[in-house]
Order: sequence, then C-alpha cells, then structure tokens
Amino acid sequence: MIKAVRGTRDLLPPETALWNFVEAAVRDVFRAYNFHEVRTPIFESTELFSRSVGEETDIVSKEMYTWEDRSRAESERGQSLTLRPENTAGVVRAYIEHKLWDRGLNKLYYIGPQFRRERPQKGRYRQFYQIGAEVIGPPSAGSESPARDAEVLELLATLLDRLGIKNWNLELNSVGCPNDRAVYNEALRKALEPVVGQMDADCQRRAVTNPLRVFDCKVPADQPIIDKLPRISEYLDEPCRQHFQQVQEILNAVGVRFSLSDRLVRGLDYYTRTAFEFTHGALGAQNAILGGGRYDGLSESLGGPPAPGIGFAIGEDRLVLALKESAEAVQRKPDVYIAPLGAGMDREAARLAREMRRHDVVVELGDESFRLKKSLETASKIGARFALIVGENEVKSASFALKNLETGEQVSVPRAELAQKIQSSH
RNA sequence: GUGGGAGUAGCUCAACUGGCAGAGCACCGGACUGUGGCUCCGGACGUUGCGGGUUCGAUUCCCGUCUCCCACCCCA
Repeated sequence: MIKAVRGTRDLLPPETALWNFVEAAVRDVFRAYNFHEVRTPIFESTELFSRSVGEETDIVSKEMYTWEDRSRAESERGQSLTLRPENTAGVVRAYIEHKLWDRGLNKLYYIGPQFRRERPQKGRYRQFYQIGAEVIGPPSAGSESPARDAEVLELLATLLDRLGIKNWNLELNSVGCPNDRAVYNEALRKALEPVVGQMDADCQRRAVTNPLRVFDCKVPADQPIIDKLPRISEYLDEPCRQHFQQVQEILNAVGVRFSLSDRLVRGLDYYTRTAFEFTHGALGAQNAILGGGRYDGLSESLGGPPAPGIGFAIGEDRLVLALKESAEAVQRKPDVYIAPLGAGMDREAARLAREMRRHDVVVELGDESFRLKKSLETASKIGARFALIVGENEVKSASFALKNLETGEQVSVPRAELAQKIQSSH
C-alpha cells in the first residue's frame, strides 16, 4: 500500500470543518485590521532562503527540501529550487519584486503549507500549515513604529480569544537593533569564554555558532551559568530601548497581558528588536503556537529598499490541536434527508433537492431502492434534522411528509413551502 | 539527525512462558412490505506495518526496515 510520506498527512472530515472554521475566523479578524491576502509560490529560488533565514540556521543548513531544476538547454544550468520552509522571505521578495512600497504601508497575510525536513512529532509535520502576516513598508509610512508591533500583538490576542483558545501566554523580548546586537554579541562571547568549557556539549556548539541561542539551552546543570550571562536588554541603545518601552505601554493601554522574557531569542537571522511567542500548555514540547518579530533589515539584505517590518507565523496544525481541547464540533449537519420511496421517485426527489439547495438548504439525497426504514435510519445517523418522504401519495397530493427527526413529529407540507419550513426551524 | 516506546478488523484494545487471531464500538442484512433512535438475531470484516531469520509451529523470540508517539535538536 502506498501511504502518505513521513511527516505528511491527510486532513479528513470532520477535522477539515475545524480548519475551515479557523480560517474563516482568521480572515474575519484580518479584515477588521485591514490586512489583505497574498499568495506566494510554494517553491522559490534556494538563494532567497539562504540569504534571508540565514545560512547557519538549522532550517537552511539541514531542513530544506532542495533540488536542482531540470535544465532545458545545454547552456542552461538547472536552478536550485526549494520548497518554502517559511513564508516571510517570499512575501518580502514579492514586496520588492512588485515595488509594493508605492502603496505605503502594506498589511499582508497568507495561509498555506510550508515544508521542513524535521523529525515528525505531535504538532510538528514536514508539510505544515502557517497562517502569517507581515506589516511592511517604507519608514515614512510608519512601518517602524512601535504602534505597529503593538497592533500586531493585539490582533493576535484578539484572534486567540475569538477562537476560544484559553490559557495562552504572550512572551515578549527585544533582541536589539543591528548595532547594539553586534556590541552585545561581542560581550556575550566574552562572558561565555571562561565558562563555556563547563557547559553541555550541545550548548557549547551554540556558543560558537550562534551565541544568542545559548539562552534556549535547556540542560538544567547549565542554567546557573546562563543566568549570569549578560542580557540583551542591558545593551539596547536608547532609541531601541524606547521602542520596546512604547510597545509595552500600548499593550498595557489596550489590556493585552504579556510577560517579559529576556531569554526569548528567535532562530532566524533576520529578526531585530521585538521578538515574541505565544505559547499554550496543551501542546507538549511543541508549546509555541505562534512566533514572530520585527525584521527591519530584511528588505535591504534581499536587495530592496529600506522597509522595516514586523510579522508572525501561527502554526495552524498546532492551533487546531489546541482548539480540539476547547471547541465543540463545527461541522454543519444536513438540514434534510430526502427519502424517495418506490420506482420513479428518484426523479421527483432530484427535483425537490435542486429546489431546496437553491434556497441554501443542506440536502442529502437517498435512493428509491431503499426501504423507508433504511432511509430514516440513514437520515438520523448522518444527523439530518428532517426527513422528507417522497412517495406516490405525496406526489399525487403535491404535499410531502416532512418528519422532524428530533421530535418525531411529522407534518404534510405543500411543495412550495418546503424550503421555507425547513429554514425557519433552525 | 540522536535516544526511548508502540504498530493486531474502519476505531479502541485483548490473545499466559511460542500452540486454531478475539471482544466492544462502528458497518451490512433481517425480525418490522410507507416510518429512525431501543431491543433481539444474523453477516462481512485481518498478508497481526513490511521483509528476512530461528522453530514442527511465530501476533509472541531474533535481525533489518517503514510509520506513528514521547523526549532531544530545532521550530510554527
């Protein structure tokens, strides 16, 4: 048997109803904040990701699905392509390619699959879905303002509340502006030098490749060492510190709760200043339900104009997982099951079904070869609210037996009133 | 990529130290010819993840492999 490949899966009913519910709510919230949808390609030139996400990150160095495209001519070299491991790079690429700065501030969102070749776990798949958004534009359009950071965070709080996600926690940090980041990195490296030898091998490796990530180290024995390391918050220059301060003030003003977490660092190279994560308890080790931050230099590093931005990505798989705990089923049940009864009644049933569906009634259609008992059985099994019996008597009198399957009450309804009768009983 | 656990009917799970693969739920049919849910009776259902080995005999023991789960790594 051919099976879905490792780390991929089929989303089936009724779960797909939950996904649709989530996406509908998300689109609704984005609309209120004046965000608009973009759809970028599912694969891009490999270079886009190595330049934006960072050559040294795990994502780029070992988790990408990369292949060489077929060349059409001798002279043409196959281009290296990659399934997108995240979507910010693609959106920024599109921003530059289509000169979207001409519109001032852009508030864009996307919903779609991403791909990373990691070992699968609950809430972590090789094809996974992200709902994300980016606020990006020239500084003159206000894209750098702390008001944008706060607005994005407040949007997220609204969204999670709206979805009925309980017990989320917002962790907030500033990873600094480019210039103080460099100074800080140096200080951190210096502080690590004398102690790094005592640390866990894995943490040592981080100390060398990406010192900032030492803070993510979870080995208990190393915690006292990590606690003594200098913090980025002590190295923020004045504008950067103020920026972070104002983000917090606005959040307080609008009543969004958060906790400062000066050990929160983000894995992708392009992040600057505000970094954040929303976590949820019910997800095991994959407790981050979404993450994001500011990426002020990303546009330039991809050859574009200055275009500070802030964005986030929600793990849709994880969101749905968290929702299963606290949301009831949202799948719409059929309004009526039509039970044709006897030879020739399929035709009549089809006509009635067509009429009612035009009136937005959800109809499931039976089969004239079924005995009435079986039809009613099926009707209640699939959760239909009504059963409509279409037999000779009904056709003759142009009035149909409509049975309420919850109460058992049955009435005869003239053809013209059927749809209305069913709709009005919600 | 590393370490550990688990794969048996559509689902949840049994099957003692190796001895005829089972139950509940779900599904299908009947009791009941145009009236569901309850009840009763019957039915179908399996390459025991896959491949090899040991054995008279393997769901059971051994090796390999695949997938899922847990943790790490990393991240959404």
